Amino acid sequence: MLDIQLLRTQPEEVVQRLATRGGDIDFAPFHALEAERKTLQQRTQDLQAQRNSLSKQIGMLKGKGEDASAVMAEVGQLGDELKASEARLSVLLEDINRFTSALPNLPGADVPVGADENDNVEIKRWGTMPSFDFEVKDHVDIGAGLNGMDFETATKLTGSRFVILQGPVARLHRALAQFMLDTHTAEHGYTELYAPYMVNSASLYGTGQLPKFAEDLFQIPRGESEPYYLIPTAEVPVTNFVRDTITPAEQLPLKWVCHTPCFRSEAGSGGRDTRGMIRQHQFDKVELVQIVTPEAAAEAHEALTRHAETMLEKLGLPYRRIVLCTGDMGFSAEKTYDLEVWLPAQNTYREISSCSSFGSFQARRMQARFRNAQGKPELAHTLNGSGLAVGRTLVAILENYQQADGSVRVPEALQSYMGGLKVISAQA
RNA sequence: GGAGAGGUGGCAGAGUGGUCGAAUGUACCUGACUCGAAAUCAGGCGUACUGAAAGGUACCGUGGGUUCGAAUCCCACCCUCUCCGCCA
Repeated sequence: MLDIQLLRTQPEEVVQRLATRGGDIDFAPFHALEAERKTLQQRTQDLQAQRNSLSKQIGMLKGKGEDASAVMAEVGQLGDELKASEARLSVLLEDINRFTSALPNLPGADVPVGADENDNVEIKRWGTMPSFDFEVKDHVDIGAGLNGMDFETATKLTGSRFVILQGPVARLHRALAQFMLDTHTAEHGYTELYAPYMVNSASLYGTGQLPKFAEDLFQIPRGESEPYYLIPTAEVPVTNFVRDTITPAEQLPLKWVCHTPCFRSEAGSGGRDTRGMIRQHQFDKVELVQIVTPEAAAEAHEALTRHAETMLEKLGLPYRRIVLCTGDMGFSAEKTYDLEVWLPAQNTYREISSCSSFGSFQARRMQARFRNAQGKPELAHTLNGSGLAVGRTLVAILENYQQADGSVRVPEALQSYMGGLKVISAQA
């Protein structure tokens, strides 16, 4: 959520900066609501003040055993107008809140302006693309050849966009998550977290998935009670750790790493990436989250992105880093780096990590604060990034480390997690 | 799932219709005392909105209701704790 003060005092600037994200936002209704709110709020509070002071008088008179009927008659006359003002005001405030909570974050000043992914800017490339003297297979064929990847059975069990991994391939998947968790805790200073895979709507509101993106979520009905939702990313439970809390400044930065499955309905992506593990309803991800002071946020974003990149480097997977342009960024983000891993079978780079800084956008929704040097509560800044998406990393390893006979070499960093196994072959 | 108790300021804990945004204790901050500290004493010490300021308004789990007036009464919901049952 944007600072409503900013909307009131510098509406033109807000409109201009939001326009760079594409899609016009009509601010006329907001200004109309605000104008009415201002006078009505004043009037309402004025009436409330009158009522309070007259009621106090009644209390004093009655306390002394005197007759209060004259004052009671007077306060009774306020009743109707007060009730009407209060009711109208609460409708107004709700409308204003609905409007503001649907506004995306302001893009950072250093974010390239652009319309869509074609305007994203490549920042760096790392690694050497593997060259093959045989026909390159994609991860679906490699996985099938290894008897390690089965989409048909998963579809029978549940439906499309699910997978079963088996044998050494399943183990490789597990090894990746372990390796990532170990590296981030031991070398990058993160604290490991185990967190709920279902959350309530308040948590989803806090990180910005609700109210706008409900159709991307799987919902768990609970009869009369509010539904729960399967998490679309560990960002939700982990960031909401600090919802409605004031963290002592000396405890910042908070750095958490959390491995969870993620569940996305992929509504609206019908027909895209239907083959293979690239786009599933369920996938594992190791997520990095930081809660920091505003001064530390920019540097933390660079560091967090490096933490994610380090995983790709340790695994020997070629990648590039791009900065998303204003039109391609997510709703809550102020600035986003995507890491894209090289996939030989597709002859292209594919997103494997997204590292974003959110400014105070999420913190304002969550009321996540810290006590600043003046001892006053101040909104924290939040950041997160994948470090990495486990399923896609598995895909990248299968494709980049494939050999002519259909076997796949195990990257050195993972061998100790695989019981010393150096090559996954069909017979294994 | 059954029965009971309870949700108040950083923490503890009073407050069952009226000068209550809220006693008291504790923690914290400032000052005095001290060479310094402890102890003691005095003062301060929630959040948000609004206002130049004085001040005003809202907030006692959440949402409704009753009333001139609600932390206090009524209804619904959420959560916590205790006991019983069940269970990985």
